[in-house]
Amino acid sequence: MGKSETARNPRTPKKTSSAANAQARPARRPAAARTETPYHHGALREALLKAAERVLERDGLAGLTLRAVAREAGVSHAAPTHHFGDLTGLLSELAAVGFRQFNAAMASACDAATTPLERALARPKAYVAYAQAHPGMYGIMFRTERLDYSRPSLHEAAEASFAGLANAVGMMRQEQISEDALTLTQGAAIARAWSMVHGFTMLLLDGRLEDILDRLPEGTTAERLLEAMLTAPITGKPTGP
Amino acid sequence: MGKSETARNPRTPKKTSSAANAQARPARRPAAARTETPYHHGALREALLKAAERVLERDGLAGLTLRAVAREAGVSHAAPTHHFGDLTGLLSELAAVGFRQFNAAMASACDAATTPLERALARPKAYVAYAQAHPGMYGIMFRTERLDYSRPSLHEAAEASFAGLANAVGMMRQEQISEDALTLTQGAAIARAWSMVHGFTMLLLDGRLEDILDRLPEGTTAERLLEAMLTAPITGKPTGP
DNA sequence: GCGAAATCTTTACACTGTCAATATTGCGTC
DNA sequence: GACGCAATATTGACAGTGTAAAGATTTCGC
Repeated sequence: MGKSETARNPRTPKKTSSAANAQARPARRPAAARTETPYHHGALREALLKAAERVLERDGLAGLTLRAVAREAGVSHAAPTHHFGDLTGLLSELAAVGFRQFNAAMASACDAATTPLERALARPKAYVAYAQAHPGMYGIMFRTERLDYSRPSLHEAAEASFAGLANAVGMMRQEQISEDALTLTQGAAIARAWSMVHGFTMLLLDGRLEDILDRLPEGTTAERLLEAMLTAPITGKPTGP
Repeated sequence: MGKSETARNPRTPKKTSSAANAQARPARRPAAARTETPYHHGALREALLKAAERVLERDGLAGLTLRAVAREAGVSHAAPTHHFGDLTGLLSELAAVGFRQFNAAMASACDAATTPLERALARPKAYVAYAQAHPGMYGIMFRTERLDYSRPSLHEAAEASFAGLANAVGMMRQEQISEDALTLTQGAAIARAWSMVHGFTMLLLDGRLEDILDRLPEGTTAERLLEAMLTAPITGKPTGP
């Protein structure tokens, strides 16, 4: 292993709008067919990531294979390997895309909030909403074991996600969260916020909250349950199960 | 990798003491030849589940394949299919075993608790402890998508797990939790407890709490963080990220 | 005892990831 | 301009997987 990922630079000829994924590559026709489907794709890496996203949404996590992505992008089955090294590489880069989408969604939700209550609930709601809108992507990000966090793009995107969370908790507690040291109380607050929302999301996606939702008053949505979970008065006793 | 698949010679083998890895060959059927490895295993289903558990602990979730389990049990590669239908079937039955182990661990932890504080923290701690002691099994139960909850054994075991949780939350709140109806507050309490511990466990197993733990005072363990997370004073504001 | 059903093996096939060996092209350097 | 090399993409191969079908062997109901 250790095939250092080639830093592929965008020399992209003209890219045009044929980036709309030219399917139906009619096999090799080298000299003549230069107008379409050149031997060198030009922006295959990005095309593969987009193809992977489509496959993921269409066929789920189980259908997301290197060869399926290659088929979707209309290239040979071994083409992805050259750009991502192996399946872990592809999944990791795709997870990085997901984290960036996720971070953008969180930021935009925060900006839209006005009242204090809204501001407090905006991020959790956006968190769950993203996962529900992109369950496959969320699965790549948080369910898969095959992620390589030593890849810079993934490490960065995930780190940014964590930083946003820690920062939001700090805001909530109206105190500065240091970069390199935390009190136990601060760490507990961050862990609680993250665990709660992440756990809720996973249980929800796995259908394990159906038992609860079905027993709740008619028409109670998952979002309403989330709200209640985050805002309900605390008994003063430990809240463990 | 060089393992030639047909290592198992045709029947009537003289090697009676193949007890190397197949010591659990009871040959409970009082047939004539009990010393030889009989064509019919006799208790292959249970043997396969135990083999699966060994494979899972040894090679992780990625190594848990139908054929690997068959090899571990010393039978042909298609034998598991007959007992479990397909891979989903095997994983589901194994998850059921896990849920039963899990329920037993939780119950025993509850019994051992004496003081109110201990009683409040016993279940969460046992929850995390089980996951740390059996990460593979926990992954089967909560990470895999391929589970068939229509299988009675799995449905029952998982249901018992949920009932135990709901019951514990009811105890904590000193109120009766009805079987078929919940108030929003009750549902929120259950969802909060479960989400928090489940989310914490997944983040911990995935190494995503390392960032927090590293920034905490020297020598703070995950268990200590869990305690703090569950018992820390509430600010009165919503606790979302 | 005997046929039927259950159990296990063998065989086969379509997939998969990954490697090695090509073919094709782009680009820097004469 | 042409040449050479590296990047890019294809082809082919191989071991491993799940799963289905057909055959072999044993147990069970009658």
